[in-house]
Amino acid sequence: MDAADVVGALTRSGVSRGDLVALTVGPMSGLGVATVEGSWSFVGADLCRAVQVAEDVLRPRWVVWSNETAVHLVRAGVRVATAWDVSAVHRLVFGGWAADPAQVWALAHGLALEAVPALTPPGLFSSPDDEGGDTGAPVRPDGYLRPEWAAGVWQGTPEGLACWAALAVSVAARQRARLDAVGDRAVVTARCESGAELLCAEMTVDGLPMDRAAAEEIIAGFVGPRPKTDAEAAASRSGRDAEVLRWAGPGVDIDLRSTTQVKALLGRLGVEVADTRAWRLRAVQDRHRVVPALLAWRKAERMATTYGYAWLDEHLGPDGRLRGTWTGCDGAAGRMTATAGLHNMPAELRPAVMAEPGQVFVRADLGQVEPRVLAAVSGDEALARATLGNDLYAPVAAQLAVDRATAKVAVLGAMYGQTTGHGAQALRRLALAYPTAMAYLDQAARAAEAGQDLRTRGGRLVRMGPANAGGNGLLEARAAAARGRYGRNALIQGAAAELFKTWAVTVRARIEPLGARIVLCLHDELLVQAPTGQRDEVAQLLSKCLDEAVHHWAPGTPVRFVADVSVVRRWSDAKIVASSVQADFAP
DNA sequence: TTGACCACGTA
DNA sequence: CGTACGTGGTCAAC
Repeated sequence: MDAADVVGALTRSGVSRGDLVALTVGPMSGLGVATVEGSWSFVGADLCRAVQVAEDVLRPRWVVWSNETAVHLVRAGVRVATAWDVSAVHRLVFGGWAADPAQVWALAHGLALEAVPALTPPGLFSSPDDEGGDTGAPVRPDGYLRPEWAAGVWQGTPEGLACWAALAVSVAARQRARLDAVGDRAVVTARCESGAELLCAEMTVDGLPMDRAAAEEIIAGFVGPRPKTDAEAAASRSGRDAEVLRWAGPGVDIDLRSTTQVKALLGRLGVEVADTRAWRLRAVQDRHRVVPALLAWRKAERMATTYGYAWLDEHLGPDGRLRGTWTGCDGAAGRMTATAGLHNMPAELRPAVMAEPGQVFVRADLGQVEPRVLAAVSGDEALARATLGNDLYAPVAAQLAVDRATAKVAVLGAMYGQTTGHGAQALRRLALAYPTAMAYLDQAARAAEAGQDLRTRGGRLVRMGPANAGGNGLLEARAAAARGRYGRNALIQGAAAELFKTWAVTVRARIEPLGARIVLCLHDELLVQAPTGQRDEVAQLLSKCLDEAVHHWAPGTPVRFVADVSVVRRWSDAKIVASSVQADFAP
C-alpha cells in the first residue's frame, strides 16, 4: 500500500475539496480512512506521506476524533489545512470539556449520558457479553459505543482503524446536521474550532523559541546561579529565607511557605492582615521591614519553584523550543489553554523568548477587544459608533460626561458584573447611553442567575448547572449572583475567544506559504515567527487577516476591530510598526 | 496519597 | 463581593 492507493480510493469515492474524510492513526504505521460511503485501512511505510498527497491533491476536510490525531500527523511532518474535530464540535454544542468518544457518540445519537457504559475488568461483576450481541462490533444493541472501543481496541487491527474512522465520519455528519439548529453561526464556529485544534497540535509539537542562556541569566538574577548539588540548592533556599527571617526577631524560624505561620508572625510584629496576599501586604509594607522583604521573597520563591531551572530542564528542549500541551478550548467560555506555564509566564522572562537566527517575531494583539465584542454581539448601534476610533473609551467618556478612566471602569464593570466600587452613577448613565448592550448583559446575567444555560454568539453552550432550589437562602443568593457574573462574562469572553480563534486560523492559513508560523496564542495576542525577509508581508497579513476574520465571525457588523502589530526580535520588545484599521463591511 | 485551600502569574 | 486558566506550595483527612 502506498500513497497512490489512499488517493485512488478517495478519488474513486468521488471525494472533492472540503468533503468530510475521517482519519485514524494506529500505533504501528496503520491508517484508517473513511468517507460517508466507505472505509479503508492501510498498513505500510510512508502512510503519512499518503495523507500529505491526499491533502495536496484533494484537500478534503479531515475528520478526527480529537487533536491527538493531528499531533501524530504533525510529528510525522504532515500539516493539513482544515479539519472537523469531533471532540471540539462536541464541546461547542454541549458545553463543558469532557469529550471522550463514548460521550461524544452517546450525545450525537441522543442517548442519555448517565447510561454510558464504563469499562469493567472482565469477570469482576459482569461478563463482556451481558448486553448480548457481537462483542467484536463497535456498537452495542442498545446503541451505545462499546467501552472497549472507546478505550482503544480499534488500534489493534487494520479493520479496527477503518471502522473507527467510519464511526468518526458518521458522528461528524450527525453533528453537522444538528448545528443549524444550534445557531446561525454554529457551522462557521465548528470549522474554526476544528482549525484551532490543528493549530494547537502544531504549537504543541513546534514549541516556542526560547534562548536558554538568556533564560538562565534572568532566573539567576532572581535566585542565583544554578545549584550544582542538592546541598547548594538547600543553601540557596535557606539563604533566601534568612533575608526575611532576619527582620522577624532572634530565634524565629518559621516556614515562609506556610501562610498560617506567616500570618501569625506578622501579627506578633504588629501587622494585622486578613490574609497574606501580595496586594494586601503591599498596603502595609511601610509598617514593618519584614513586609517588603517577604514580598521580594515571594517573587524569588515563585521563580525558584515554578519558573526556575527545573522548569527549563523539563520544558525547554535541546532545540531551544519551550513546549507545553495546547488545548483549543477550556471548559467554560472556550478560550485556548496551554500547560508548562506558556500562558502565565512572568513578564520578566519574556526577554528570553527570542526569534531564531534568520527569523523575527511578528507580534499582534487586539485592542480593547471585549467592549468591541460586546458592541458586535449585542448589536448596539451607539456602542458600535464608539468603536470607529482607535480608543473606544474616549467617545464613551464624552457620551457619559465622565473622564476616560471612569468610563473604562464602568464599561469593564458592566461586562464583569462588578458589584462594588464607586462606578454606580456611571453605570446608570451607561444603561441610558447604550441600552441595547446593557440589556444584552443584563439578560445574560438574569438567565444565568436562574440557572439557565447560555449560548455565545458563535453557538458555544455555557452550562450553568441546576439552580439549587431550597437550601440556605443567603448562600443561594450568593451562588445566584456568582452565576450571574459568570454568565455575563462568559458571553463576552467566549465570543472574544471565537473571534480570536477565527483570526488565528486565518493567519495560520495565510502565512503558511511565507514559511511563517504561529508560535504562541495568548487570548488576544498572536506571536508569529517569520523569516526576516517576510517581516513586512507577514505584518500586513496579520492586519488583513483580522478584517477577514471579522467578516467571517460577524458578517456585516459595523463594529471596528483593531490590532497593534510589531516586528521584534524578543517577545518583550514592542516596537509598533503598523496599526490595523478597518472592518466596516457593506452589509 | 488525595483534595481543599492559598497564592500568584497571564489575559 | 469581575472571569478564566495552570502551577506549586501547605495542611488535614485518608
